[in-house]
Amino acid sequence: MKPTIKDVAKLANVSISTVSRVMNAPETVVETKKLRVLDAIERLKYKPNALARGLIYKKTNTLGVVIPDIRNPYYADIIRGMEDASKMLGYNLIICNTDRDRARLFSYLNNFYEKQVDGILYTSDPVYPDYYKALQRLQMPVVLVSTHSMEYRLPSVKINDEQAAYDAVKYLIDSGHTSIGMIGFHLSDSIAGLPRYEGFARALREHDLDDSKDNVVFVNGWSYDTPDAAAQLIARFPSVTAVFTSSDELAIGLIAYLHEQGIRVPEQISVMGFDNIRWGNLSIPKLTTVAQPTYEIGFRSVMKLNAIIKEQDDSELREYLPHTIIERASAKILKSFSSP
Amino acid sequence: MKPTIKDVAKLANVSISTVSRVMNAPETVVETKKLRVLDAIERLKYKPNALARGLIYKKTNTLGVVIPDIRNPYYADIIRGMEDASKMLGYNLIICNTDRDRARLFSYLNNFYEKQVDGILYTSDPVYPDYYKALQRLQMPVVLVSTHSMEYRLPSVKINDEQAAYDAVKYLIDSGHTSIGMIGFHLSDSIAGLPRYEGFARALREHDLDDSKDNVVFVNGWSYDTPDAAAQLIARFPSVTAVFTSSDELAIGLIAYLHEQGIRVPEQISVMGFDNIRWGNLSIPKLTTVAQPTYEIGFRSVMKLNAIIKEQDDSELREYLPHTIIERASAKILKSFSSP
DNA sequence: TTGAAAGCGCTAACAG
DNA sequence: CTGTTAGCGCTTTCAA
Repeated sequence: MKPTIKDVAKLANVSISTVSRVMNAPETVVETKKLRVLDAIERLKYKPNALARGLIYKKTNTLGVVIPDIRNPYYADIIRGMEDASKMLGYNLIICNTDRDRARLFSYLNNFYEKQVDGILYTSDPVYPDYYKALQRLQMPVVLVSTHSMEYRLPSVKINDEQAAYDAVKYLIDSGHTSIGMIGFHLSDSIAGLPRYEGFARALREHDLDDSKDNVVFVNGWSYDTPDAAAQLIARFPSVTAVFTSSDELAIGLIAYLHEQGIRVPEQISVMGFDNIRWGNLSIPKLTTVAQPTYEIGFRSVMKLNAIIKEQDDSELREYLPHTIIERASAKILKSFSSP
Repeated sequence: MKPTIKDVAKLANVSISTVSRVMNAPETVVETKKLRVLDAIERLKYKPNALARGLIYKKTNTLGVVIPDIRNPYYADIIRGMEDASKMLGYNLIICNTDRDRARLFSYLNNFYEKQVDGILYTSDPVYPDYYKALQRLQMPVVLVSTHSMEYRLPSVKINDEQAAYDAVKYLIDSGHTSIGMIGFHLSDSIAGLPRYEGFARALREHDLDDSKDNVVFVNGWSYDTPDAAAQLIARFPSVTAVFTSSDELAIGLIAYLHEQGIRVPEQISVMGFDNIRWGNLSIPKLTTVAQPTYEIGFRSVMKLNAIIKEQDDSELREYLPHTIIERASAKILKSFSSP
């Protein structure tokens, strides 16, 4: 049996209140007794029961995190950022991977409620109406991470996906490309799908290039059907010299496909990724991509959630962190940039 | 304020015990009351407080997981396996990433204790004496995942690293290679370092090949200094035709380095990885590697921990799951295999 | 400065 | 079948 506060009290020959005091307000207890208690704690290796504490304080210093796909390395750094911020603020993280399963998500959310977590970090997937309702029912502080919602009043932290896609494509255009294709996520995905496509289309439009949807292939979700998509794109748009993809995974898959087809990257086709996952740096050629500040997104989202929990109402509801273009070797520069 | 069992009791006009009963032994309460209670629960959106329950039952249905490096994709599938098994058995996972920081590890272990988790899954790093002492002090069920300990009596589930490395190198030998090098982790790493080197050396020795340490470069930890290591290996062992690496990350880094040097894989040098992470399938060329059953390791470790918690003392202390060689394109076959 | 006692939300005897 | 009561481990009045 684990030692309890009673055991400590008995051993130190004081009341349990005194033991409690040396833990929570040591200055209010006289030196001699404090020493006795400390000694007893040490000898019994006593550690307070967080359940009992949580019952009283009505908080657990625990945050619940739902991740849609833990295998996606994109989340690894988000989690690290969350961890570091949590450590700093004294929280623990319960991380749950839903594998994009609705039932699992709901079950985990319920669990968070029952376990009395202090707040929830909801990662990456669009907030569908029934998800919102579930979140709403819980009546718990939530922050959306790498996703947001325009319909609902939910705090969020992410990058500006439309602008990031725009900048990526503009980089390609500034490099001299005029035949630019895209492999993206389906438009029904309001986070990684639609906005990135819109940024792509806007960049083309603003530079008087062909922005017809024929130059775009949408893939369904995050599966590994890049080869098909790539084949389709090349077939429909044989003159393409640069492809913007909505994720590094798609980009790496595309490069692998092109390699198999004997098409050289970037000599024949340039590839621009999105996310800047670690592996982009080990691909052949190294991936040019737009970097999300993943670690910071994770970090900031915990800070924000903490502010909400502590009711230090923080500035903006929807926060957008800056992205950057990472120039590596998968995109070819046909002409030097026009000007800043 | 969240509704409590009292609120439900009041609304349903019964005692709290009756409410408790409809939740834990519904058959013992008469239909009419049961309906009233269920209705009240629904209307108040009541969910039991897991802290209060945990206090009484002395269990929380929660498992603590420590991961040394969440960015390593190797752990992603382990976690998925753990998740699925946990879901099945009714556990929740608290996942903590230590980034290989001693202090963090200890802090998290303490946290697990205070939060009263039912058991701990300790992942991948060797069990150093002070780690063992910390684990010991906690007096909690533990299973070691992807690591084990010969010094201490600690249950574990992993593959047989020595044999897996042996098989990998034997595959290279059977393919006709006679000049085989290795990039591995330092021998002080008793899991991913020493045993894999030993398997490598045994395979060479048994086939009368040169197993001098000159053909091996050890890297320090999991950092990305593969290029240096690769350069060193080639310099010391210019006639090498095949390299066995102790992880896919090292293998992919090696391939990237060789590509930069204009050395073709597998035509000039064959590369054999270890782990079978997802990205090996997207590298150029696709990575030949030895697959760890990561998902199963995660799954099994939860099953084992559960058995220990429930005191269904399960068979073996140290479990070894089977590995397999995944033949892809990064290792060249110089001659067909001698025989099965 | 300290101890006794109430209570956090829930379960589990124990009567009735 | 159901309500009353004690108690899980801890914090926090309230007196002393």
